[in-house]
Amino acid sequence: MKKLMELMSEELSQAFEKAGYDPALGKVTVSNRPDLCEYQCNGAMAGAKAYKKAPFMIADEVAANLADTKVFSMVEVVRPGFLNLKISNAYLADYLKEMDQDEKLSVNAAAEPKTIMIDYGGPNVAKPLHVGHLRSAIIGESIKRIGRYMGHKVIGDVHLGDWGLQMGLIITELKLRKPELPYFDEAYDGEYPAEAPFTLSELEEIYPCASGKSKVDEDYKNAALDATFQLQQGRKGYVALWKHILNVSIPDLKRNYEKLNVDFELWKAESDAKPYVADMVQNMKDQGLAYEDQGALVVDVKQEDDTKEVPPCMILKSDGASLYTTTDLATILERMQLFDPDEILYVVDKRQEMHFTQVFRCAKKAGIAKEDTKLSFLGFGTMNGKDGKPFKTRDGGVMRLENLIKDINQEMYKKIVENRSVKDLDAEETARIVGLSAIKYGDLSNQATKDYIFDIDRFTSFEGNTGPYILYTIVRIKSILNRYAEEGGVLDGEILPAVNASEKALQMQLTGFGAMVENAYADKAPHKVCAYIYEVSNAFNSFYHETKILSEENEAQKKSFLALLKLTRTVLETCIDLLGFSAPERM
RNA sequence: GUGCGUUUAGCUCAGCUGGAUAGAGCGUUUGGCUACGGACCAAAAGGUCGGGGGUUCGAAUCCUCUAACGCACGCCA
Repeated sequence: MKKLMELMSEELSQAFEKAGYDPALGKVTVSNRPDLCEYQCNGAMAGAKAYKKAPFMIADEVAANLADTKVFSMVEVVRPGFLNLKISNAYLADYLKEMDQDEKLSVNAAAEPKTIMIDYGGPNVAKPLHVGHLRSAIIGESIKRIGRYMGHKVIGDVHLGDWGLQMGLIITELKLRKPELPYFDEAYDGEYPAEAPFTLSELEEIYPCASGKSKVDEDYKNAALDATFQLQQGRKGYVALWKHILNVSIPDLKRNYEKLNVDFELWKAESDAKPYVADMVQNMKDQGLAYEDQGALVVDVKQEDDTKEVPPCMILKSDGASLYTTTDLATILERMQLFDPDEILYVVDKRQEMHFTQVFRCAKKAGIAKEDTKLSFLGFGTMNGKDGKPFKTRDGGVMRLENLIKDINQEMYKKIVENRSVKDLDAEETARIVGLSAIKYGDLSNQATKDYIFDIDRFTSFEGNTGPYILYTIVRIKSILNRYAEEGGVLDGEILPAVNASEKALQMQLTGFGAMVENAYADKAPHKVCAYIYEVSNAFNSFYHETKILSEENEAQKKSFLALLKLTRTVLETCIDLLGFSAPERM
């Protein structure tokens, strides 16, 4: 279905063409002077030079060709050459009726659905999720949903970090603490215990301990590097330990992601790429791409047009162990073989951009990814505290995601109970729903690529541009619609031409949904969805305030208002679903 | 050092890809509750768009120089 803006532009383009000008000049945009008009076209000014004519003369000719238009109720030429437009109320109402019938609310699903893989997890096993994992999960999930709404096949992969040095560190520390365990005895050839030799909380303590030691103790670090290598070589006891680590960690990770309303189709891990590594490396050698440099195996990836030094992509460390780039490359290979995606998108901290530049170039060069497979990188900024520095707990430690969510929910619970006269047994559940909207909206309303300040007080506020405000608006609409239903009303009316300015403003806002979604997808920019629903919410609340809905005496008019409410609710709920949260029934 | 990014109201952020008087929210000030949910609405004040130069009818937006801050630059992930 065509967008309203396209329809208006077509109308203008015809008028331009009829007057002998380039139809491309007929592009219509939302007015930036709402006091003067609703929409505008600046094509007359853009074309003035090419046609060597005063802009207002061109505009006059175009306006004359629009004398009997059904689309606009006003076409006005204003110096120096603006074409100021107002849309016809009847035309607008008709458009909304059509949009209401459209399954995708005017969004054009992709003609050729693409298979897109999104890598947006990346947590390490053995380490609890912390705030650093929040953005990736939230942004990735939203982009996945937007992509699906656009009709694409989108596959999310958590892609666990389970194959690097962190594994070696844990094994080393464990060996130090419990050397008697059979996992460390190379001569042992019996069955290993089914039970892990550690609990989740022990595991969570072991890693930071080991990581700390390795930074000050050279021998310890070397032991960990060796353990990493041996694990990768398939040493039985270590593999058994590694499995224990996964089994203890993964259920906890799943639980935490579930709390965020984030879910992955694939729970793949770095280690899954292992079977592909040897052949891949051999292949790169055979192609003459990989060569030894300072003991390590590298592939040159610099290009002539580089403005900076791009170091070679390291495939194997000098001790022969694989590293981040190795598994990333092998993972691309695995993904190509299993899913043959059109695009692989990484939603990762922007500080890793160089790494992915290298990996992508290497993957293309070595033919791991096809020429037309899009490898893309969406780097997001850091989540900072109110002081502008990376977000920490009060005592300066890393904030666990679990605790952050708990804090938000508590804050939310407090506010809900405060603002409520009647007791509500669902208050805790409601606090969870609203709390999640606070976190996600707070994050997503900022441009992904920028750093942003995480401010609990601001995000949990019901006022201003926040998740709770959006939910409040939705709940308010639901409440009115429910009351109408309780009174025996049936929602079978159709949207009539607007009767007042605030209603028309709301209607115009709603028509922007399709273009917004397509734009948000193209730019991978969930913040555009946020900006949009905030505007819709404002427009609705303003309309609501000025218009008596249920007490409207004209039955057809009342039903029209209710139909508009219903469409508003649908649009808002669709949008928050794209953002990855939902609205409660009451709050 | 090289490269990338950021800089817009007191604070937090938009700015639809070059258009009219640069927009929101918070905070401040003011007005509106016998309303379908006032957790709302309406209004005011608040800006040399980091700075200089350039491109053109027209620049927060494009080019150039410059400053401050952040980040990345081979065996971590």
